[in-house]
Amino acid sequence: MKHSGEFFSCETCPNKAHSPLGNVSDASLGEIDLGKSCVYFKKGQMMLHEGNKPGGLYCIRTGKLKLSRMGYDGKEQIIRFAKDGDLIGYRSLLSGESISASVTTLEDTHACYLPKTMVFEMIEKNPKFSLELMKLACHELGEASKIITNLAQKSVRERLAEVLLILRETFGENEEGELDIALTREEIANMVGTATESVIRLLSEFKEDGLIEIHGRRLALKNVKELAHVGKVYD
Amino acid sequence: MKHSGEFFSCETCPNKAHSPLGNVSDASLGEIDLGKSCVYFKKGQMMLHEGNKPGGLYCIRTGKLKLSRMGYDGKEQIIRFAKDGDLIGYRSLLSGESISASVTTLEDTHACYLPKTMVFEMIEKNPKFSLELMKLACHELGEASKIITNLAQKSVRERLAEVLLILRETFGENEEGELDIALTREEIANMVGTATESVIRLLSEFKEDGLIEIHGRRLALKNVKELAHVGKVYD
DNA sequence: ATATAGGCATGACAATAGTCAGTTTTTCTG
DNA sequence: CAGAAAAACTGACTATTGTCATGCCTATAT
Repeated sequence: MKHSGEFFSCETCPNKAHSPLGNVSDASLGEIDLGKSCVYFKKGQMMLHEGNKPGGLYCIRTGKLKLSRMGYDGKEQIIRFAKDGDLIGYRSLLSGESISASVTTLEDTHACYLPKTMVFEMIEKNPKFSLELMKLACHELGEASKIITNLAQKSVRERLAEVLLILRETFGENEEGELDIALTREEIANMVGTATESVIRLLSEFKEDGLIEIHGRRLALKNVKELAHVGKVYD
Repeated sequence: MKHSGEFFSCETCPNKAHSPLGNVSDASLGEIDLGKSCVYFKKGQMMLHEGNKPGGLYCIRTGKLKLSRMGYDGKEQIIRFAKDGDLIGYRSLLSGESISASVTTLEDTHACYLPKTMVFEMIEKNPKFSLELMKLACHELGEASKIITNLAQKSVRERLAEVLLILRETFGENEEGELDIALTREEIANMVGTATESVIRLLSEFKEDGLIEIHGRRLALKNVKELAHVGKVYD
């Protein structure tokens, strides 16, 4: 459930250095504190619904999230993930369109909510913030074009290998060397753009080949270099 | 070849109303005229090269272009098209990254080139222009997420039908009811994300079914409604 | 601890899409 | 306009991926 949570100040936010919001002046950070509200979502909750009009944007303090769209036949397509320090909902807010991808928490999440009026005031008054937002949007546009190329040209096997590496990049590994995110096989399939059964079969093959270990829903990448080779990832 | 072309003033640009650049004050338009240069590219020329660093952005006065990336094995993936009034190269300029997609003219093209320093000055001084750029980037990000979902979930047949409709939407039809853009079968395949032979076979099927007519490289859509049905396009 | 629903796994089969080789047609260039 | 080059087309074959059916397993809540 969404809760109006404990108040966290931007000044003391651990993500201050990495987040686009952290890159405004300290005075502005104080202003954000005055206008924002802090919220809490449990795992599995939907923070934003595809098709709705946004009333503001979220800055994630702690948590892991997926952004996904519904395909024409109701099948979920995961577009990307978000984590600590990321901004969520800025796309639709700035373009004035409906929300294009639902946002669902994969783990309990603390976030700060900045209402629309405040965001646009900040854009007016703070060119540095504008530029940060632009940079963010433009960077993600570049990432999207990579994803498009991969989906169009790589095989399912290649895309799966790449997705495993992306998960590692995004969420890192825990002490046991497992990916620090637990997704269902179906969710992995909804990233790769394939059937759940195909993911299951290919993960088994990767295990046979010594590329990964499977501990239930926890996956450990044992040979990153070879996975990159399988996934034809050269960057 | 790229030529330093005849000078065209922004004031009299037929795209003034639709372009993000047209949405700045008239005074600013005069300033753009002072700093920009007008260039001309013949059909088939590459305006921007993937991997390079951009030195500015182009505003298309007249012309038709494709934006494409090279896949890992050298196969081209067409990301999107551009035409009169569109901005080209703003993504890499604003994100500070390398150019992510090459831009090639599909027809002779007149464009205006705005150097980087000028663009950033305009962003500083003109919040309205900033907002327009943000809107543009954010809109395209939404479009990209649609494309991702389609590539991941639709069949080649469905995607081809959709691509034909997108071409109609983007470039319109000539007097004979043909799409006002001549692409090779290979280029169509590089949009759809499939093999050239598959495009050829499916276009023949569409012709058999009375959905299209094929006049060499010129395609005429005869049953848009049914094409939308085949392509599962519901928006 | 145990029930149970959802997730995982596997096999058999079908459908889709890609590859390769060879021919014909169209388009481009001088 | 002719010749060359590129593109379009066709057929046969193969590989990949999806679908459906079925049984087992394991997270999660009571």
